[in-house]
Amino acid sequence: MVHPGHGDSTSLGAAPRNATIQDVADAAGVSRAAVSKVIRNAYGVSPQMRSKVEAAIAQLSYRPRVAARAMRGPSHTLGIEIAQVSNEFLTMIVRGALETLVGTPYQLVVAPVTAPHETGNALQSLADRQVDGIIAISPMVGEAWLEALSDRIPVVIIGRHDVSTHYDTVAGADRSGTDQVMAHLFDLGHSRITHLTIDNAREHILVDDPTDWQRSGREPHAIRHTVYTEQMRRRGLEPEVLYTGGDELEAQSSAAELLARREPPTAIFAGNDTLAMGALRAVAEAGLGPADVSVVGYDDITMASHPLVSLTSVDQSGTRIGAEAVRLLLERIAGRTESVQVEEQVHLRVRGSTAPAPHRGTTTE
Amino acid sequence: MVHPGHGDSTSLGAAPRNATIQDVADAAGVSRAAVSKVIRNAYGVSPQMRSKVEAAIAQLSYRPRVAARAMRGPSHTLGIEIAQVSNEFLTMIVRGALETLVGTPYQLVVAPVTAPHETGNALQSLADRQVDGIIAISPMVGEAWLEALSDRIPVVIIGRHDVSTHYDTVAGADRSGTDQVMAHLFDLGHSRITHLTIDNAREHILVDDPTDWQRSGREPHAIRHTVYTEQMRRRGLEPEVLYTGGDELEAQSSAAELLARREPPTAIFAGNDTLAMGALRAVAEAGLGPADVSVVGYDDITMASHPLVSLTSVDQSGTRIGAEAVRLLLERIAGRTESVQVEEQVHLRVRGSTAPAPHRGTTTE
DNA sequence: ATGAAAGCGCTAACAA
DNA sequence: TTGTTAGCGCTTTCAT
Repeated sequence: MVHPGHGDSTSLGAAPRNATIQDVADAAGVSRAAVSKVIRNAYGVSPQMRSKVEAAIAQLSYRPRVAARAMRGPSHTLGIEIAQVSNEFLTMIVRGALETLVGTPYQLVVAPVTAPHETGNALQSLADRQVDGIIAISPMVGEAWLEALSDRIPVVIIGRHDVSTHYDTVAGADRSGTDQVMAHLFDLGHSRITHLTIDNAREHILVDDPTDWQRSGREPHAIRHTVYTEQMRRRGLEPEVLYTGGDELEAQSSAAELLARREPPTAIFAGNDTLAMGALRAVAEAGLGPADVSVVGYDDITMASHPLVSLTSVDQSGTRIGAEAVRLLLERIAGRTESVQVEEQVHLRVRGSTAPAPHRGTTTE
Repeated sequence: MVHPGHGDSTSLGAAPRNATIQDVADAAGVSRAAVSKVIRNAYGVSPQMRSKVEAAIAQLSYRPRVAARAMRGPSHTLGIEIAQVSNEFLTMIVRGALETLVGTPYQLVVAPVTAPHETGNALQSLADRQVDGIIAISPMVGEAWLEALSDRIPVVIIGRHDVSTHYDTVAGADRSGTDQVMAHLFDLGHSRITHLTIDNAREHILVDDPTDWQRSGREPHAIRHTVYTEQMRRRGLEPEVLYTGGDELEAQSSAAELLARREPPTAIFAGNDTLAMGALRAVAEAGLGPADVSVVGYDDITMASHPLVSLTSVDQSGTRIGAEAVRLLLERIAGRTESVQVEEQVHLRVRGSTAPAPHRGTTTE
């Protein structure tokens, strides 16, 4: 009658280990299977059985162990890989994901990436955890790698514009966003425009094989970079790109150095808002303002709309993107097999950080 | 020889399920135990055994299932409960925790709390997940509840100044911080100072029993509120508290309404920086500046130091607090049994958002 | 409608 | 040093 291994623990006042399904079954005088059915709301339980069991559950304050359940079926855990926890846009994505998960039985485990080449490890550790699905934010691994991963487990990639039959993608319209930025700056009369972008934009993709290089153009910062260059050339202007770390303070010092040059730009187009905020720091501390150098960001984080900051930026709602990613993942888990690509519209929010290009050479001095 | 249930799957080209420890054992021609020892770096494996097994592991690209391991021992998962994902200070704590976990086998699952009374559920869902430890950020549950939880699983509470024998705490010196704020404002000549704090500061603790009310004074916002009131009374001034939602935009509209009153305050002491940023929005949009109304925040989030914002705030490093919490948790897991309370020093960072109180009644009109 | 029993993949005694 | 075996707590056929 007694489950083997449970012995007669009545003897010593042993540490009252958490109740198991067997304990509940014993207390209610039914089988484990019966209890299992009750807690899963499965078909085929009589009302009296149900109430007996529920009483025992309450009395023992029994809680099913998630790990044990995960051995048979889903772990009810989703994983999210995130490169830079200090980037507000990225945390907005996480927030959107978290909010969408409220009310579902799913929880989210966060796998931060310390260095680009560690991305694979982060994703792998999520896979080891038997998560039911993975959200990867602009992961810096090759497509073949992702294909292999998504072959075993549902994956949605945020940011990259890949077209895979295995995984889904959610991305902002980076070409359009960048076009809007450049058009705006050109309208304002700027011609000396520097693009401030993150250091590893060039090596954003960890290649599996050399041909993979060609695909690197699908990473958001790479696209913004490319479109910026195209637009400049189209106007007969010389593109100028400044690489920096992904951190606000690093961006600040890069920008400060830029402004100290003999012929500083009249506008800075930052690859994301974190970099833009850093650029804004540099501008302010150089005693300059929008009339001297315009700054445009990308992402439209919360701070961009703050009246004291008023950063012109491309709005791509991080929370919406995160929410969408979760939705796609849940669909996949529910059985969808065809892959889907979502491209979110983006809009330039014009604010006070951009102004007409200063006249040049009008006055002597 | 063959493990029961594994049958002779050589027949059909069945979906190549992930390799198990048994598959590795078979491939290497050794026992499961041997493989287990190898992957755990346990004592007692000969070099040739090790290399044979490792070859098989590589060949099958075998990965141990975390869930299966968690059934016997630790899950190598830590949980963190967080009330407001949109509050940058709170996400800094998460970041600090994440960073400290790098290089350890632990991962973090995030349990967001949607409403104060849902806190218990969030914590419970972490416990169900068999996490090895829980970090709770100013959880709004009674002490008895926490005691019960920490009785079964290591817990460290961030923010609250409880003294428990069961769980550890990490908190900033809220009395000291608030004292510094008030002294600064008094020094500047302010007397009409409004305290802007979050709505549920009053009901921050979900009481188990009525006497628990007395303990609510241990929650950070409650302490700041209390000290503010004490300080005002000590100077013979009438405290004025304005309650608002925890969100920046809600704080903005509350502050806007405050500024529209007949006799608006000359200074606003916000309970945290998110509220302060909202207040700053209201001030700026009313066409006012520090000369009209000073704003002080609490937490010193990244934005506070931005030259365009320049918010005077109490510095309590979120990342350091998060890191400390993880450290304590890991210690507990490693065996420590006595509880420890850490109180972090805090420092007021005086910046441009505070200025001398405007003269009053000097000029008519 | 209910229960018996066989696993899920892994670890940890205990033998050999 | 290596292998055997008994579970960990739960779900799930398959009988009854």
